Amino acid sequence: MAPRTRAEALSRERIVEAAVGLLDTAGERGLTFKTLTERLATGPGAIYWHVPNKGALLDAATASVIAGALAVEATGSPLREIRALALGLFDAVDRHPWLPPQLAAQLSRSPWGSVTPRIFESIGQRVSALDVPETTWFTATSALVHYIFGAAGQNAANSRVAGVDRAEFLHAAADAWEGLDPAEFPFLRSIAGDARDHDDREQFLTGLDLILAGMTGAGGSRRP
Amino acid sequence: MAPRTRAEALSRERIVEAAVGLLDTAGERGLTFKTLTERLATGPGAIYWHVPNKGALLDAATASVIAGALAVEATGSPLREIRALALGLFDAVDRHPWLPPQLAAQLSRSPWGSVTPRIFESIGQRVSALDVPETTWFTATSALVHYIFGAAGQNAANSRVAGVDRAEFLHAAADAWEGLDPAEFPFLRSIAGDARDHDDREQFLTGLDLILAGMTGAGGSRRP
DNA sequence: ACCTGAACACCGTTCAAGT
DNA sequence: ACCTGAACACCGTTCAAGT
Repeated sequence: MAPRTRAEALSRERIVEAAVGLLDTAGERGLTFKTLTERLATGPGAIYWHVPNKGALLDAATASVIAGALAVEATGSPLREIRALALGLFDAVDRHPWLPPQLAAQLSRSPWGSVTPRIFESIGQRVSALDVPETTWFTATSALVHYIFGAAGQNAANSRVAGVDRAEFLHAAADAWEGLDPAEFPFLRSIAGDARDHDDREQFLTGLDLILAGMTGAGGSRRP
Repeated sequence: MAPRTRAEALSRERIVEAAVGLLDTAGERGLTFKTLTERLATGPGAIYWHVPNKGALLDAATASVIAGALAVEATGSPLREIRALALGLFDAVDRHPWLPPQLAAQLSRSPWGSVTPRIFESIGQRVSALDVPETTWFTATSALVHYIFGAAGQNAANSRVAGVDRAEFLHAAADAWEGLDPAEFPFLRSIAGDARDHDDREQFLTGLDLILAGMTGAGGSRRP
């Protein structure tokens, strides 16, 4: 019979799960060994027996969250699946706003760690199923991946400004842009009105389709 | 007569300059108040008199480096200027690889801080000068900005893997991809050969033109 | 106004000791 | 094999005291 201690036995999965929870509710700065050991009712030594260091813990938290968002059902339409993947990642970033900074940091630690290949593979499979020349596969996939996380990160940041909800924030931002120096910031002033009321997911999908249009439509010709 | 102390007088600019230097040579983890005070031959209190905290110092370092990359000469061709801006930012990220993680972190602290508007304004001015409908200006600018920093960050990370030069790293990465499970990673396996010898800047520009093609060419039609 | 430097609270990590 | 918890080195920040 397996030995059962009073509390749930500690495991790598339980630690990662707790880490994700702390990151979600308290942000990157909210995950410390103090908060983690309190939540798991142990000491730091116990955690270090399951996980080599904090960096690896952050990587595992990232991987577990990304893995969930990369699971989409096959529909036979690569274009539709790319949109589903993109929206899934967009929503994952919205639920886990610590994701983009963490991915960027992980990238500079080890460029092709464990998460990046899975993301590229998932998007890239659908890109290669589209009617685009093979020479642009990697470039197109790269453009899509970077747009997805960049735009999703911007959106997640917008919707988490302390104390105000999203609509309120967009209103304030639009007001701020309209108050900018017209000589220095003509562009931001010109789009301030549009920013006041737009749907984030809709805007995100529009940008995605714009990139997809470049791949499938006028694609191929450099320096048009 | 202005009082001149023995050493160069401390100033916000000198502190920011020293911070950029430390970030460039030792990375994000290399910038601490210890290394900073050593380089500037003072104590922490002196720095806190000029700068409110470390976050503001990182923001100032980011702003100073980005400002330099946003200065491009007017050529009359917005398309050419967008390419020049993109390449300038690409090279800035290559010289300052701490930039993308720092921008991502700054974004989640304050979404529209001081740097993001300047980047959006600079790209957006040229986008609005292209022949694209006004409704897509923000979306297109957003796609360009996120692609630029995402791809530049990936490249900078690639070229800084400890101990090996860029060509050596790409070779190793390609080998690793070819060794992946064919059932799970068909895409990465298929592009491994191309990855072995490609020009990073060329690849980056190709991706940029792909997005620009989507804006100027087939642009506008959602769900093609 | 500008700088010094000791002191504080906190953080990631280690490790001898337990079961 | 798995966990405890004290100890260590380090980090950002403060502040009374100096000039």
